[in-house]
Amino acid sequence: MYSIVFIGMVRGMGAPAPNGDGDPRWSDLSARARIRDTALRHYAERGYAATTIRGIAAAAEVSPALVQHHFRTKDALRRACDAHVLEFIRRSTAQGVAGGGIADPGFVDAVHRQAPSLLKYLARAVGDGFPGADALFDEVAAHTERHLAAAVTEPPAPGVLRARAAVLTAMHLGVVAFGGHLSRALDVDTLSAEGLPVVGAALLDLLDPAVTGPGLDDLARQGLTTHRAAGDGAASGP
Amino acid sequence: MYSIVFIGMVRGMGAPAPNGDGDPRWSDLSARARIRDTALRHYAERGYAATTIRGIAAAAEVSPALVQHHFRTKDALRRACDAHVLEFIRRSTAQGVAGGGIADPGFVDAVHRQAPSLLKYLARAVGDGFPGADALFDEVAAHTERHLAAAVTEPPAPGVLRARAAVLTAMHLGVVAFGGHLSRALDVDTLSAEGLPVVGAALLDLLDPAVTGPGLDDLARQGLTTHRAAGDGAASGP
DNA sequence: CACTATACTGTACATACGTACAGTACCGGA
DNA sequence: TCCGGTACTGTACGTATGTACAGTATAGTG
Repeated sequence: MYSIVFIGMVRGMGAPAPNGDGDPRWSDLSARARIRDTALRHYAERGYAATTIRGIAAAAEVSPALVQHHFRTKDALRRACDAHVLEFIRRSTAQGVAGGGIADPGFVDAVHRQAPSLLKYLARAVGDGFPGADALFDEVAAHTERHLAAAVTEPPAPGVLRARAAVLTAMHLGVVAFGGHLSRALDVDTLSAEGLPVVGAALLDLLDPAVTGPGLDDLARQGLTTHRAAGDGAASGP
Repeated sequence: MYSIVFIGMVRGMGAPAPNGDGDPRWSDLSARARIRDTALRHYAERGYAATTIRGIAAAAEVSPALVQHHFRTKDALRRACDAHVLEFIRRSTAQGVAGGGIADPGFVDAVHRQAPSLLKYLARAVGDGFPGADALFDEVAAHTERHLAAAVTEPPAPGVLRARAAVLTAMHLGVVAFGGHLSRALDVDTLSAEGLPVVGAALLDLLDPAVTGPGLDDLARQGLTTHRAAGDGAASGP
């Protein structure tokens, strides 16, 4: 699941503006969608408590009362964001694993535009422990566990495998959650076209090849090289 | 630095109560220390914005005005927590690398008592980007980079090494930040005597042996086994 | 045209928060 | 004994926040 979004991000690189005011399509969005996206960004960047309805309204260029009109309360707005993220990830995964999804330009474009905020929101939500984060973390961990089971040659005890998957999930979320520091320390935007291969390569270097799986390892490295050369490609471990 | 704290935590296992009201020594602490420790815990668990002075005062069983008396403002209180954490980690590192520190029961006990909140606070602070978090992250990353440079046989380009160190740091912080989910998913307290070896072993399994370094790898695995058998030992990668 | 539902705004209110301030208890030194 | 400083508390105040509510405009429908 996570890898699909990541791959989608990499392959979608080169398209313009991320979510935000600079996007020409921004004003075309319905006010409701604009509020939701803005809330998503604010929650992801500042956390729930530090986010104010008035702040969201100002950033979305609507009145605070309109926020309340569309989403009754602040908490309901957060639940709407949760649902939006879950639905997005689920759809991305479905389309991605189906095979055709990644090739669809519209799909890739949508993923790459939203993914950074969504991933940050995901990490923040899981870290802050919002209701339902448990199930979400477990879902991602289960996905990772299936990947690990397929990649490793001699399967270890189930408990060991689950532990590895959970820890690997936490580590991946760490890369997302602390992506800001990564970007600053490496002096390159981690979520940009030139930054993602750097992080991807480091991930591949750090993780045991048996974890990423021989096939994926080669594929990813090749994709990274291609991407670095031509400005397009797929990357990242599980 | 990070590894030292981790090792200290493992070796300190078996001691009782974590930080909190149940500790008999709790009431013996000065009110100022009690306020600071409580604030540390609240900041770590809820984040800065969601933490209130009144909440801290209630948990520390003092009046809100006393909090203001000792630490002038909420922000100054946070800075005091920052300084406390930094000083603690710095001291832990110094004593840890010196060798004798870890053997000191009092030191180990203090690490164990404080480390869970301290590490969570660290991850939260870095994630929330408090002033100075940049330098802190870079410091930990630099420490990791030195470790990586020593562990790897054929040194890669400096940029690659720095990227690896930064990503590895983010991943380690992820394990800490999402430790709550790890504990729940693995059905064992990640910071307890039986949980730490599980996480440590998973880390060693996931990371490339060249990253952990051959010496440390063997040593850690041996320590984990010993710990699992006798209830004492050292663990964890860089 | 009349009517209704929906999108949207301005204002108002109760609450909770950080902070300031006056005042009390206690404790060590002159 | 007095007395100054420190620890500590109760109360009050300004502000920001979430939310409720009344009201306006606009589009769709009979």
